[in-house]
Amino acid sequence: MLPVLPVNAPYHHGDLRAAALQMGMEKLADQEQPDLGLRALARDLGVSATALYRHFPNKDALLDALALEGLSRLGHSQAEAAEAAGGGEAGFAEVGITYVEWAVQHPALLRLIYSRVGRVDLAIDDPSAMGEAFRQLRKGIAAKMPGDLAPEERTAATLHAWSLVHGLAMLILDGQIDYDPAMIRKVVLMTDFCAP
Amino acid sequence: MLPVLPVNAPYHHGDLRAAALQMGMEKLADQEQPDLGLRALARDLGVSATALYRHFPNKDALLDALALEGLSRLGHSQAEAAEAAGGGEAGFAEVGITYVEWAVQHPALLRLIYSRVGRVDLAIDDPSAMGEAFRQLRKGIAAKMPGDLAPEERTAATLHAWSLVHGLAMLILDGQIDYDPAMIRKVVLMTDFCAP
DNA sequence: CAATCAATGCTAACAGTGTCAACATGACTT
DNA sequence: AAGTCATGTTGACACTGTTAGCATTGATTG
Repeated sequence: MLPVLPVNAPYHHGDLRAAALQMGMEKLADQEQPDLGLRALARDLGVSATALYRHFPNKDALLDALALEGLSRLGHSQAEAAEAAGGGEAGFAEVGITYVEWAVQHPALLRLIYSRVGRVDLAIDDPSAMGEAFRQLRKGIAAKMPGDLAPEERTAATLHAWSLVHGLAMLILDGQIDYDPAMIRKVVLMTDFCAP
Repeated sequence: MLPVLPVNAPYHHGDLRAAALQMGMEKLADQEQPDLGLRALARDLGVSATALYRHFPNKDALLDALALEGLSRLGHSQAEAAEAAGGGEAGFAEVGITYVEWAVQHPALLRLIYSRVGRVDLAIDDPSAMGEAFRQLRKGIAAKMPGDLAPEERTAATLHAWSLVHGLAMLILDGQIDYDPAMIRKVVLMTDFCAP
C-alpha cells in the first residue's frame, strides 16, 4: 500500500489508470465495506489528488470501473465452478454455493458491484457494459438449470436460485448469520430439485 | 422539509432529539439510498450543525437510532401480516411476501437497517437492543413455520425462507429485477412446502 | 534534429462534511 | 432571586470530491 516508485520517480507515472484500478482492488480486498476515497487512493499511489481526473471523469467512474472488473471476476469464478462440477443438478447447486463463497471472500467487491450496477445505464461511455455482464451471469444461471421446465417456470426458478444465494450472501456479509459451509450447502440443496 | 418553527423560534427547541429522528425518517422515506448528512439534517431542522451532538454522541449513533426504529416498524408490519394471514403454511408465505413489499416501500430504511445492525454490539448504551429486535424477527419467522420438522431442518428452513425473501428484496432494490408482485408470490410459493 | 503539441502531472482553491472546544442562553431547583 | 445544568451557538480543524490554471514530459512533425 506504499507509494509506488518511491525514489527517482518520473513525472509521468506510466500507466496510472491501471495502477489505480489495481490498488483500488487491493484496498477493497482488505476491507469489509466498499469505502474508497479518491484522495486516499491517490496518496497511496504516490500521486497528487487530482491526477486521477486525467483517467476518470469522476469518482463514480472509477468505482464503476472497479465494479465492472469485479463483476468479470465473479463471472469467471462462476464459470469455473460450473465447469468443475460438471452439468446436471449437482453442478447447478455447486454454482450457487460458489456464489456464496465468492461473496464471503470478496465482501467489499460484491457490495460495490451491486451498489453500482443498477444505475449504470446512465452516463457511461459503454452504456451496456455492466448490464451485458450481468445478463451473461443470469444466462449462466439459467443455462445450468434442470431442462424440463416450462419457460414461465424457468424464469421463476432462475429468480428463486439467484435470490436464495444472494440473500444468503448478504445476510452473511451483514453479520446476520454465521458462515457455515455445511449449512449453506444444506440450504441450497433444500429446494433446487424438489419440483413436484 | 422546511425548517421547523420558522418564526419566533425560541432558543431551545423543545424536543430536538425526537424532531431529528422524525425528520430523518421523512428524509429516508424520500430517498433510494440511506444518505443522511448531519449538517443537512440540522439545516432542515432550522438548527445549528452541532446542536445534534447534545442528543447523539455522533452521526453513527443517530443512524443507529433510526435503524432501530426502522427495525421496529418492519417487525410490526411482519406481525400484522402474520396475524392477517392466519396461521399455517399460507400464512407463513404471506409473511415472506410482506417482507419484500415492505422493502420495496422503504428501500433506504431497509438498507440502513442491514448496514448498521451487524456492528451494533459495540459501543451502544443498550448493547442488545438491535440484536434483540432481530432475534424477535427470526423467532417470528421460525414460529410461523410448518411444525413437523426436526430442529436441524427447522433452522435450515428458517434460513432458507429468510434468505429467499431478503435476496429478492435486495435484487429489486438494486435494480436487478423488476418488482412484479405476481412473480414474487410465485417464487416464494415455489419451495416453502415441498419438504420431502 | 529541433520545435510544437497533446497527454499527463501539479498546486491552489472552493464547497461540503463530521467533529471538537469554547461560549451563550434559558429553564429548573433551592 | 441565584445558581446550575441541559441545550443551543459560533468558530475552527481535518477531511472529502471537484474545478481551474500552470508545469512537465513524451510523441509527432517540419
